[in-house]
Amino acid sequence: MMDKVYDPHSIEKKWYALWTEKGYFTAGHSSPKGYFSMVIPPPNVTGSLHMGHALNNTLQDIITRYFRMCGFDALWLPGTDHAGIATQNVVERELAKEGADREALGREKFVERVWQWKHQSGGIIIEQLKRLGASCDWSRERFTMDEGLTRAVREVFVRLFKEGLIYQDNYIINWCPRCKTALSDLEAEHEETQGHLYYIHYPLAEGGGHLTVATTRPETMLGDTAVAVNPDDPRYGKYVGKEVILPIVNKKIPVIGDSYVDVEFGTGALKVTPAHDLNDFEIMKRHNLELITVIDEDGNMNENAVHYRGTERFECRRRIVEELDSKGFLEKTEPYNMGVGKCYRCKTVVEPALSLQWFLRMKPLAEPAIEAVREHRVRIIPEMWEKVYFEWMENIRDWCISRQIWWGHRIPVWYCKACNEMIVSVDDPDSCPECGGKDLRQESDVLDTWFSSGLWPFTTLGWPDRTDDLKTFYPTSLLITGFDILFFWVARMIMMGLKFMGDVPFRDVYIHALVRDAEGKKMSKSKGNVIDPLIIIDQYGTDAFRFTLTMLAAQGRDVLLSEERIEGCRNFVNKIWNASKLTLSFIGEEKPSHDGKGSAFLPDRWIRSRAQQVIKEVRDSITGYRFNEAAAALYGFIWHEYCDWYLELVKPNLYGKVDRFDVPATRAVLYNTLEDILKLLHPIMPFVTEEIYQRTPGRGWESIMVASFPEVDPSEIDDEGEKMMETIMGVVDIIRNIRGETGIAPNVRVEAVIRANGNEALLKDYEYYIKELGKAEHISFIDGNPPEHSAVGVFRDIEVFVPLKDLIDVAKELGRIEKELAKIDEDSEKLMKKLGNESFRQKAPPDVIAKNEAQYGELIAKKEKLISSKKVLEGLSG
RNA sequence: GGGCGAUUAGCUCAGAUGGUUAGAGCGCUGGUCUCACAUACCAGAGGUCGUUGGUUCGAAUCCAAUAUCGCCCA
Repeated sequence: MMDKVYDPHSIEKKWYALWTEKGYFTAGHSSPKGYFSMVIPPPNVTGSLHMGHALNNTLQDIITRYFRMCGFDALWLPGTDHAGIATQNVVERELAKEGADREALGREKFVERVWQWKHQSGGIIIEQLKRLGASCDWSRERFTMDEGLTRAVREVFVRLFKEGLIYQDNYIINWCPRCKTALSDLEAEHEETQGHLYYIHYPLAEGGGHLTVATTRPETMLGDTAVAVNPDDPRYGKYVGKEVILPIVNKKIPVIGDSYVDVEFGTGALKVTPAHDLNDFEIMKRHNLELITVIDEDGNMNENAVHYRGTERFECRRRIVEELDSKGFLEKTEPYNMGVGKCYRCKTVVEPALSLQWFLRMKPLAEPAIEAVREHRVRIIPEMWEKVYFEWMENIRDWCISRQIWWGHRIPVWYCKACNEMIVSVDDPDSCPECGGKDLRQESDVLDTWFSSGLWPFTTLGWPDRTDDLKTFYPTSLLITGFDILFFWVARMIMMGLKFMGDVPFRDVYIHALVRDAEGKKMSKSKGNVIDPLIIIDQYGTDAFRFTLTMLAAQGRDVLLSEERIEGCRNFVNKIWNASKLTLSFIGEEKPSHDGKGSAFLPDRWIRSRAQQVIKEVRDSITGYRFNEAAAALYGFIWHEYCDWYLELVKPNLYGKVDRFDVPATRAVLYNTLEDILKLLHPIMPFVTEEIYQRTPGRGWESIMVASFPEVDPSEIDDEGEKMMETIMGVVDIIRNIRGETGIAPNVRVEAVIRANGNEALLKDYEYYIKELGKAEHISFIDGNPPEHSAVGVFRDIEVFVPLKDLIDVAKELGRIEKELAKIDEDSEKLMKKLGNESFRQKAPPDVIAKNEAQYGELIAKKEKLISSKKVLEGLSG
């Protein structure tokens, strides 16, 4: 027997284990329907499941389970990302606790230690994904640093290098002084910060006077090698070619003219620090200026910083401002909001610094990738993100791919110590091809983690080998991810896929929003508003949690999660549980032999017809990535149609109160509808649906996850049946409404008098059910005058009177009618206006006109009926 | 500074290609422990769809301007 309340805990592990054991997650290569494939956005090995993952993977699981049930070879390929900087940081912290550091350990030992960490505690998130119910093909799980992927990364590097797309150069990059590595532009997050704009005097070398420059980073002035003005600036044009004296350093630097300088900004005179600012660096190249580095890789001032040598950069800023002030060089200080770049890993302010790094030339790779999206060979959904993609891709800059850390794909470049030859090779060389020297030193830098992630859709399938998986599953069908990694990852995969596979990596990209808290705030540890998915799963069960996320995952909207919402969905799961319990008890021990078609019982026809509509909606919604619509359609159908109406309507038959109808047919309808409900729901709620499915007699598959997804059966679509059912429901609604509004106690049975205007046969046929649902003692049908002292309601042609004898409050009932009449007047007036409009009649499509006319007619008829009832009541009161 | 998005019931949100009497969940109000479910049932209140113009026979939906909020890039 099924419990009164659904308990998720006892069953989730059991079914997941069964699915794994049976190998249901493993994709084959043989379906005549074709394939559906998708790679997971690989979570960091260091990661643990947060709400973003939960949403992302729930959606992926829904679509995978859907296509699998539809009979496709469905591959959802999982794996994790080595997360260079993040993982290195974790292990370094561990070392620190032991009083050690990586320098002392040495590179080789350190990397070994990271691997050890990875084997022991990495990949917790994989276990957590399993608790979410993710039906990933674990037999194909990959890691960005496993052997195959490492070889692929080297292959890619070598090819790009040989084509001249990878080059090494001295350039201004974002340097994180804490992580002690270069970062790409994307990895420096710009943050608006309250700072100051300092106005500093640079005295003219000759003739007295000074130029005033404005800067937000005065400490960099120690590395200034020029002052630039706009040559067209009437204020300063005359100074071009002159010299100024750099305060503190006390040396002459030139004043140069460069049209880059914005006349409007600050004073219109720009201090030029080529070693610590990208734009200044460009100016330097144009004017052949000197280049002086003043900040070292730890973020301290270096030997060029005169008496500030060794001072931390921000401390130096404070002190230099004091010194300038005391010596009269500081004109003024203004508060200023400036964009400051911060390391996306550790939030340290990054320093623009000149450095020798490896770069990937992006323009040639970006062009075909832009085309692919423009021609919709890759569809980005919602479409709005296309614009964002184009915006970035069209202004793309070369990608700094080298990192000065130890954990990652070491750049496959070697240098011969004897002849300085650079060797770029997939396999480790053992001698120099130039001089035969054996003493080779490998490049110490590793690649940006995103470099290997960018190859994920094909390297995970076995590239560079031409594997069966690659042949079957590439291009993948879909990628589901958050917008935060559109540039980091999605764009780069498109570029790399086109470059190395000659085809797009995926046909569709579905971009979902961020999960936020109930107030719309981003969840973060520091705000303390984080909801831990695993705690939610423990509390409410995986299915309720997944359903909540699905229901809230509207395209282009953030997901605002609150426990209240989850509770509501938990109740829905419980509703399904109980409805199934009742349904199964009605069905009995055997699978019905009847097919359920052609039942004479109207609710049977109705629920089957409604089910077809829902099947269509769910299929369309899922394939259109409108997951919330699928969830809403199921919620409404199951709760408000199947439970509230259908189950109530079949009770009299199944409990033997009515024996006019063919019970085996109804049992079959119950069976078929429950099965449809479970299957339709399964992609969203895998566990509870399996648990119930396993309790259904004579089920066709050993697990619901390999059962076939419901298809619309046109023979069960029954518009007439639906219309008739609506009539019955309409009459019941009127009786219930009158009861509710007039405050009749639930246990009091009422009388109902119906003037059916041609619907007698139908209503008489279902009189018993109307009485049951409307709590009516007796129903009579009349043609003539309605009974006195009655409340009235109208549905289409049908008038329903509920005589209330002395209980009726005439004034109250009149008020009720007035209210309804007012509404009718308002609506009918609008319609009349519309229908009276000549242009409407000429230009609107005929079906719209007909529909409006019918509506109008209906309203007028209803109005007349209500007015006549009103008169009767008025006579009574008067 | 450039770009993108949002604004619909008390709250959180649905409303694909313009034609609904504008929906849901939660909350609220009133009534029920009715033999699947009180994690439930029945009934109800609540919105001139941010503002102003425009296109159209017809606009929550399309266009423009404006206000407020949010995000991305510099």
